[in-house]
Amino acid sequence: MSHMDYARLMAVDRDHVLRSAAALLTRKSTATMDEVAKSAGISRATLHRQFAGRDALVRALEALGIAECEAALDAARPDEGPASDAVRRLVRELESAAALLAFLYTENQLFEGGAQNPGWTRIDERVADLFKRGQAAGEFRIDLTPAWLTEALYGLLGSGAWAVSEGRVASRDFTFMITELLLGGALRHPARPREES
Amino acid sequence: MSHMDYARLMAVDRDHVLRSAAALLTRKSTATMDEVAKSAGISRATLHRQFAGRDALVRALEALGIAECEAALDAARPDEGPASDAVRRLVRELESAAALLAFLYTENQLFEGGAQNPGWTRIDERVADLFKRGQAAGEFRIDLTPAWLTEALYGLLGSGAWAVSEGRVASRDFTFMITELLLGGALRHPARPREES
DNA sequence: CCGTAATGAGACAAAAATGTCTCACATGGA
DNA sequence: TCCATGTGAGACATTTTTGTCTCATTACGG
Repeated sequence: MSHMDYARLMAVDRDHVLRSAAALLTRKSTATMDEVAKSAGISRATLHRQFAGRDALVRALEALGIAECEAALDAARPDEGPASDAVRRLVRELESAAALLAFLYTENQLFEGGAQNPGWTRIDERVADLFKRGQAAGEFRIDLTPAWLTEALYGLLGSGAWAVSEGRVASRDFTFMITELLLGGALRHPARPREES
Repeated sequence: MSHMDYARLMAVDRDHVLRSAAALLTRKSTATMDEVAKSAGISRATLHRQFAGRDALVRALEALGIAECEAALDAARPDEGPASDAVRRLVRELESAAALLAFLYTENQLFEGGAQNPGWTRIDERVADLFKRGQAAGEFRIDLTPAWLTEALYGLLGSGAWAVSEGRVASRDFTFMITELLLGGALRHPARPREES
């Protein structure tokens, strides 16, 4: 096995371990390293070889979450076309990372040591900028701040991921539910064609 | 000190401890009993006298959360007047319990032992019934299920509590932000008087 | 002033989790 | 086949957390 192949395989395993860990820790935040290892189908020794400890594991999860958010933002082209369409694209791109984000969102341990990872700041900015753009274009209402809309998006992503995992809503409705509630709200709006009977 | 007075004072202390614990555990889900005790300003011994262990503490938090939700639902009179007004009342009543709910919402450890507390089922039903009523009255759109609206409400409550605690939004805007986003969404709706310039 | 009762501080052992190590085994390339 | 490398299983000591205990102190009512 060459060095390159070795590095690639390690990366694949590492990603799988991280996703399993995220899925488990989202359900049980106090899970032990042994439980994390078992959930990923590996031994505690191997887990410990890849991540020095629980802290390193959480940091790696954070890095993965940041990377996925950045990738989703890039793929969603937040600066193109109507802001509402960009929001829809963004939610769709974030769907696969929603469970991971739900975990990281509640893992405030992350910036306990002073300041949070600057990656989140940047992501928050990019999302908030999208809402700002929508407000400037007259698409979005201006009495809800971009910061709040950003937080609300995170919260709804978490709720959506949770609702899907609990079987309360169908998986394929994920994007629809979140974007429709975030953009249109629960009220009927007769003036909008979408809600016309 | 009479028995009655004693019982009353214990209840007060107990409530304070529970709220401190909720505030801490929301920020750091892996906090130890010692940290919980310190955050409540009591010794570990006293904490252990009131709650046999970590599990008992979490159960007590759950019971408190259920009681607060039931009380909020009662106070909000979900069956009176327009459903949207009832939602506003409900969010306002739930504000003080939002941090606690945010913790319990992510503490899936609660129904790990088989089934979740029936109290939550009942609360979910009451909230969902409110949204159903709004749909039946033509107030709410019918393409978002009551179950999803209920989950979304929980998620937004959590995001709101978080945003306020982080200073991202003003505390007095809590109810407004949540109800406006939940009911009206981010889009401008020219037909609605509220958004007319 | 005197008891009652709860508390805080701390000692202590038991339990749980962690970090580190060895070793046998399997896998895949040379 | 032989070797290199990663892995799982498990032993082991260390650390952390927990549960239980005692005892001095404080607060409050009689």
